[in-house]
Amino acid sequence: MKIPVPGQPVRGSKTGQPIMALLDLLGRSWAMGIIWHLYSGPSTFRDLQEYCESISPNTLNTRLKELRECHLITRTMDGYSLTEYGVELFELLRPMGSWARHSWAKSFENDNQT
Amino acid sequence: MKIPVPGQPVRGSKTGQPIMALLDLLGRSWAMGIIWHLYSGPSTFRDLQEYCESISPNTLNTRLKELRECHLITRTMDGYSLTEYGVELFELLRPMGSWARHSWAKSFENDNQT
DNA sequence: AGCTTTGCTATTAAAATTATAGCATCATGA
DNA sequence: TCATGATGCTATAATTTTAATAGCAAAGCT
Repeated sequence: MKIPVPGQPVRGSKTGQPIMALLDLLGRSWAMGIIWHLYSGPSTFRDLQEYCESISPNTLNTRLKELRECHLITRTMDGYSLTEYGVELFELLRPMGSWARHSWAKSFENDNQT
Repeated sequence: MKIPVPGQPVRGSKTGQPIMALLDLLGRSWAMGIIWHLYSGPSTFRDLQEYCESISPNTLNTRLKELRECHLITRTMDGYSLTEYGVELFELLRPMGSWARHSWAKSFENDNQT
């Protein structure tokens, strides 16, 4: 799968608008989950595999490569880890956690209606 | 594809933590793109098809169903439109636009090094 | 030297996505 | 009233992603 880079054609934008490149990148399976997880600290490949219960090593490796080429994660002696950019992005993602829990999840409470 | 609902097992969480359900939902092709686009106003099915250059009607329809069941979009007389929740979510997504443009995209400028 | 952990590759199967054609419904206008 | 066009899809088949599983090479104990 082609790695989405700002300035190059990506899913959703022929001119590669940065936001579209980002949405393309993050809209791949496990991409956001990996970032979410790494915020709590560096992880080895096997740790990530375990965390992402159903990911295959191929997909994990592909995703890690993409995120590395896009400067969001890097390899350290402790394993994979967020870069400065990765942390910035996580901080934009973080509010989604409380919103999901406190606002969005509530909207499902009455779903068993007629 | 199973629709991710908070409280039910989803990709990344057997107990269905809301954030994991949300990341599962948004990590599907075009999901965030659709939300991003609809913020600028309601769109017909065909409009969305055109906007998402390479989406197939099957996928678009699947995605629309998912987003509807998850209360993020709804159908109005003007076409598909964000719900209150959809708007809230967009507002969490929005900062990613300027971050992608002003911060992240810059990180690619020196990529043609050795 | 053996055993374990780690990061991955290889292979195959299943699932998601695309590409394309086209249908049924509705509104408009001649 | 009949054609015309727009709309919201469905059907089908091809292609691409992802998952599932096995296992190997390198490195680090003991």
